[in-house]
Amino acid sequence: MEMSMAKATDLKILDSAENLFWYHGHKASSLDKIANDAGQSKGALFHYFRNKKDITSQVIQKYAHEHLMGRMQNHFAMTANTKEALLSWGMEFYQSYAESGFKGGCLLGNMALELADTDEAVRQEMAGLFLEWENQLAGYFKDEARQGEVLMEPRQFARIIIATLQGFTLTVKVHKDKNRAAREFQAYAEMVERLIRG
Amino acid sequence: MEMSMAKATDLKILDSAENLFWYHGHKASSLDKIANDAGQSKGALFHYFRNKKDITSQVIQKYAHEHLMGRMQNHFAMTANTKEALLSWGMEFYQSYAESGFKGGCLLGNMALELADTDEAVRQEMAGLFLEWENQLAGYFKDEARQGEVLMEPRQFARIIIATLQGFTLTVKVHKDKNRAAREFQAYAEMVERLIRG
DNA sequence: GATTCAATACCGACTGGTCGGTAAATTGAA
DNA sequence: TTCAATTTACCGACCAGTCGGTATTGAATC
Repeated sequence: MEMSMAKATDLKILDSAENLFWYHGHKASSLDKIANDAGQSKGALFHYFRNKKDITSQVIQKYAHEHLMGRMQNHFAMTANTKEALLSWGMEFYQSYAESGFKGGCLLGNMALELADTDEAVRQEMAGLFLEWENQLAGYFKDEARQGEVLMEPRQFARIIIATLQGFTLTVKVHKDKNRAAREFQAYAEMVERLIRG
Repeated sequence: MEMSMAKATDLKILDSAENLFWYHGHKASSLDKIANDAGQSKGALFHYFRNKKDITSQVIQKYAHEHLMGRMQNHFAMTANTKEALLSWGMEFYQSYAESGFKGGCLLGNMALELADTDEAVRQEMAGLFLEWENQLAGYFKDEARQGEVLMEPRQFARIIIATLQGFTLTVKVHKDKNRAAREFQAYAEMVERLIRG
């Protein structure tokens, strides 16, 4: 047995990049700052990564699988009730968002708006991740073992859920008001309520 | 009678800035490029505007009132049927989006994600515009002269409409696929269908 | 002593913004 | 009506600073 091993240099850099991208955007996060915040030098950064795009790609992959699909999976594994899962998932998202003072939001959504029109390679990668997310969510809705019948075609409903989550994340970020955010979460809940039977 | 007067310099600059912000983002649009695309010099730009924030503020005001509230108003003025108005409005949005190759999207949404966390003054201005938009939309839903009963509290439904529009704009921008976009618009339509009676 | 890891110095392109100055339009009084 | 006085409109070189990326060098490990 060892003591918790110090995090490897490349992982420190990825973490630093993830946080900077998340809270300050892609263009606003310079490589100097990424290296600095990780406690590493620029030379170390370019030793482990080819360029900024390389870092960008690894960050969005990690984020999408950990924060988006991973967390979602947790809530759907916790209960067989579809409605319940959607609400507790949304609730967790809302709460951690509130704790950060409604800063950051969804890294993938942020990067999508910032880069989709200017970097075709990143756009395709993000499109793949969004599709993967949608597939996984639609899978839950198709699962007949689950309770709560979705009143729409599963894939269409998955698109609605993802779009409204992204949309509310955006509006909440603009208003940065706790009471208002709670009401917006409630609107999401009411919508889910009306689109699932049982 | 005169021939159409040449557009004033400051308006040319604002138009150029709007297009650049819309399609390439705020940070990516340098003042040099804004002036250049307007066919004006940087000196002229600083003659009419104090700084980049000044331009930014005027652009988002113009965009929000013309493109968001103005267009919406057109569709609600065209028909007394709430459901119909929401669908034709969404349809127009989808079509003009498709014509641009799903680039740009909603300038206000883009700027919101890019700037809300880093520029408090701009954030407040955008929050005001989003609120104005929501108020106007909720006003239609409250109007008992209109046909089609909204199954939720008017303001909550307005929030859902705005959030889903923003959300779909984002996902469509990432996928840039015409067939997919049509299906996403259809999902929006189905949702509206289920949240309005009659 | 070769390879890997990491620190630093540096490069050219670009950023928002300033500044000295010129050209054109507007005013006002003779 | 003219012509000087003043304001407005506009130009483009320039500044200090930042950007992504490279080249060079030093240290650790096998």
